[in-house]
Amino acid sequence: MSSRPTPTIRDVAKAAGVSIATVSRVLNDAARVTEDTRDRVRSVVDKMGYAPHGGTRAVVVRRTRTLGVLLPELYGEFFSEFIRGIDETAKKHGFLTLVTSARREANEIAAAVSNMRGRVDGFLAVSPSVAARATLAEVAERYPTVLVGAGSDVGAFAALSVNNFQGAAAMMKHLLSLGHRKIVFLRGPAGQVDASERLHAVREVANWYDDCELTELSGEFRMDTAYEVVTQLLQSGARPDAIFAANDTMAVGVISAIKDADLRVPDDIAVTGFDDTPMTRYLSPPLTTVRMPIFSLGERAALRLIETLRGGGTAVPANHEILPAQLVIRSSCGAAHKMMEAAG
Amino acid sequence: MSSRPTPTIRDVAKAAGVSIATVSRVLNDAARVTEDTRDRVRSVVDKMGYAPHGGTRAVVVRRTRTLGVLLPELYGEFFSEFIRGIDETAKKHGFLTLVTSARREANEIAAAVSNMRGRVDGFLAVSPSVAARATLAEVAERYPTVLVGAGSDVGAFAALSVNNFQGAAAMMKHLLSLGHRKIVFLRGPAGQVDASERLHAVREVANWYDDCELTELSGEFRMDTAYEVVTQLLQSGARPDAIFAANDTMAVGVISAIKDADLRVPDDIAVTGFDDTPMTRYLSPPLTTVRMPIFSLGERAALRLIETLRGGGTAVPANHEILPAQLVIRSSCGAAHKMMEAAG
DNA sequence: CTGAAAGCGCTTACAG
DNA sequence: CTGAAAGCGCTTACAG
Repeated sequence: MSSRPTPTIRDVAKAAGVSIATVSRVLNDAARVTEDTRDRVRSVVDKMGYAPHGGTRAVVVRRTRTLGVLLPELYGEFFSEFIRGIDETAKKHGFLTLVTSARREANEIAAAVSNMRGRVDGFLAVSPSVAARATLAEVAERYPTVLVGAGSDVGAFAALSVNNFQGAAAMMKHLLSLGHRKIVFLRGPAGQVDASERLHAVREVANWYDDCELTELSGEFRMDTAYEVVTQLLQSGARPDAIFAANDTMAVGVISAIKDADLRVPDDIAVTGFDDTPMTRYLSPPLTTVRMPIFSLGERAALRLIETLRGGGTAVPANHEILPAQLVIRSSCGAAHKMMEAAG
Repeated sequence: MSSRPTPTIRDVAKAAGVSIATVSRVLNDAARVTEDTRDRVRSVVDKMGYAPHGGTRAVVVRRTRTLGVLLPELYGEFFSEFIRGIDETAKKHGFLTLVTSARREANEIAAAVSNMRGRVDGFLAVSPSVAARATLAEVAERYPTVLVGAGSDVGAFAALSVNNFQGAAAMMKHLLSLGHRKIVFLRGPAGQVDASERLHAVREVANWYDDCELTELSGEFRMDTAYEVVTQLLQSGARPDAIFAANDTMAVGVISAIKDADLRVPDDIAVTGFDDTPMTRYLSPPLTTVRMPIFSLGERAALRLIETLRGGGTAVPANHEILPAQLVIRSSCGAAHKMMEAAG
């Protein structure tokens, strides 16, 4: 369709009868320009639908005004919420967002980063696993970077994460305060940062109680795996007081498995999750879970990066910011039945 | 941190004792280079961690090898699935993905597009509303673009969408074949393309049956709105045979509302949804719905754009590709009870 | 096979 | 206030 090529700054200058320097100036509000010439240039720009070439601009001014986002995977509501937080913040400050989902392997992350060089001013890097941390640390050494969800021992880097430990601990305390003692913890994938932090918290709290009987099962953060694992557990005759799923997705599978075994939630077995995805309050029964401030996570990460970029900084100040997770008590834990108060 | 600035092609050339032209050649496999010099250059590149500046490259070769994605909003699993389809395809072909969520307004879309000029080779534009169609059409006139979900009458543009009409019609026929006659259709937002196509299909099929009693209610595609609307409906004493929610999110709210009114699904009221989001099969009862091939939507859109880009084309061949939606029968519609066969 | 040079589309001192 | 010119970091004919 587009027969005529996109106009360049030279075309605009010619049509407006000025130099390209002047065009550049009115476009960037760079220096004093007569109202007269400015108007003339502006009208030509509008007429031709001229927009400066982003690539060129980046070469000259050495800034791209775009944020590179390195993602491990793109599944579920978690990531769309996270990207939304980033993108809305970026847009507000005149930045664009360049997203790429690198896989877990170090070389793929490196490839993505090198691909993005000259196209982004800095990175928002979500850690897919403890294993990838070293690669991400290298990125952070070379470019302004905020490490997201990289775990507790990120060293001297700018980092941001949600307090998985505190959230999972609060949930365990809550279950114990309700009188549950035989607790099954359905954990996430080994090596995954969030999953392992939640696991550690659960173990620690369980240890405080002599009579707490903790069983750990792996559900891989997947609905179907969770369903199968719990179905098997129940078929084996086990009857725990409560099943704490390390994420909401698994909790859905758990509830389904319990019902299919003709048992009731929470009367026979209490169930809780983690994440507070939008659907959880509409499950039956509504799910007791831990709220992850995912939008804020994206928002804060973007904001910190943008602030150091604005200041011309070469690295984001090393500081590990930890956003609090919040216990959300609904009825799947049995709290409504036993009428206990929330143990934050 | 990064005290020394990122190396440029000049640094590499100097260190390897060759000209920058040669460095460029080995990096791009552009022309015959002695194995000897190639090796020397390669090792310097590795040592310095050199990566060519993407912006500059784009200026010279007039290609960026990146796809621009224009999104209306970023909510829920729908978009992460869609972006995943795009990004995996893009990566496979050596492209990057530049994502931006423009709002609904025409000027915001225009701003995003002009921002992306020189940074992307073409666009994947998701239509947020019938209103935005004109703006998107302008984009498609100037740049290689695939319009996604833009409705049926997109004119002479490259377009891709899911067959909402056929999907919604199949669901209506299915409900009617099960003997349901008093049907409530909980529709989506006015002006939203998917929503209006589903609505039209429902109306048309309902018209074919003299005894079909169709009631339309608006649920705005939201869980909470759906819950409220249905709660009010039931409180008013209405007892429809079935409630067809125009998306799964609303179906969750509907089921919740019915249960809270002490009624059973599907025994008292059948419920169906649309989209087949991952959680639907784990609802109780498992949801009968229509499967949207979202990942494929992203994949196909990316592929078509990449193909024309590869060929050096200036516009994606005008062709409206429509992916089929598929009826997924589970038990929330009452099919399991009445033992009827699926009406595709 | 390899280098010197022109040029991509911009911005920004430097003059005037 | 405005223009001519240098330069950003690369690629690609053009010679040799």
